[in-house]
Amino acid sequence: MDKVKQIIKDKGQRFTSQKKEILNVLQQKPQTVFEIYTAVNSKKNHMNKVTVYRILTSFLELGIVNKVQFNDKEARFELSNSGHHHHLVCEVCGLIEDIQLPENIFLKEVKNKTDFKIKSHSLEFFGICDRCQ
Amino acid sequence: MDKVKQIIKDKGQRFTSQKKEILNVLQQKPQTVFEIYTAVNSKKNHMNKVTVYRILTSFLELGIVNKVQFNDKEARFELSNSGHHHHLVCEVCGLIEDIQLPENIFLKEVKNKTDFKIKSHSLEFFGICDRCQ
DNA sequence: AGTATTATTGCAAACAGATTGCAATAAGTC
DNA sequence: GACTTATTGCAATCTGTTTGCAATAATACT
Ligand SMILES: [Mn+2]
Ligand SMILES: [Mn+2]
Ligand SMILES: [Zn+2]
Ligand SMILES: [Zn+2]
Repeated sequence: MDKVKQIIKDKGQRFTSQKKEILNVLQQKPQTVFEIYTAVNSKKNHMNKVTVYRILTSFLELGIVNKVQFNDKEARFELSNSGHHHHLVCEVCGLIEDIQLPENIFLKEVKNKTDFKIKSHSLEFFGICDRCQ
Repeated sequence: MDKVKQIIKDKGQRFTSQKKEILNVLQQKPQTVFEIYTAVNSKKNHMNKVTVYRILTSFLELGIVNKVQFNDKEARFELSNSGHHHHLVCEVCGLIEDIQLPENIFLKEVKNKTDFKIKSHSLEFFGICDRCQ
């Protein structure tokens, strides 16, 4: 949290109560704009949806959050402090689990097959979680 | 093409000139709704954008096309006759290349690490193509 | 070929998610 | 506490997608 605050202030931007609230909500799990908006407004204080969009866009530019896109569903935002990883998405209950993989197992394979210079990738799994089976 | 025609007629649906045109356009490469709309309208005959949406939705349900989502960009549609595969996307020129990988190299790894029953996955690579380097 | 049936199309309107302009507000500095 | 200016809230706008409905055209049947 203090680290995030520093990133914000280093850019001459302000650490507002709205930004604090959104950061708190994001601690839980990756969430859509709508979910974040709903969560911050469940409390007494009101926050405009436009503000949620603007803060998330700013966080994205500062590298504080990542945007994750699961197939055709709405994009989700998650704190980027946990580093690069992939996801398992339960198609029944919507649970999202992080997973870390030894990536060279397929990156090596890709290098063999193409001349593309790979910069990044996204790998997401869809299925049914333990509890929903 | 005749195979697609059969799929459509088997469902009691009609093989219209609009569907034919969209199928032709999709032969080239995976495209966004806007691109498809533009392509079919570049010729003399007009096709409404709503029609493009409706036909693509229908093709999706019939399994004639697949929807591919690259990060936060618009979804693209590609003919599904080539089977499951992944993509390399050039961040400079937008070129999309298909790539096939031996999937068990990472599916096995995932099974070891989680109780999720995996049904499907998406794996897309982003980088710079041969020509753009 | 002509007629009947009904899926499909085009057009206008509605909808949903995201963005923008601007005046009022409040975070940070002195 | 006063000053500067990034940020917020609100209304309006924009962009992508969906829906209702009457007109059209693909198919099946005489
Ligand atoms: Mn995650
Ligand atoms: Mn492809
Ligand atoms: Zn589940
Ligand atoms: Zn390229």
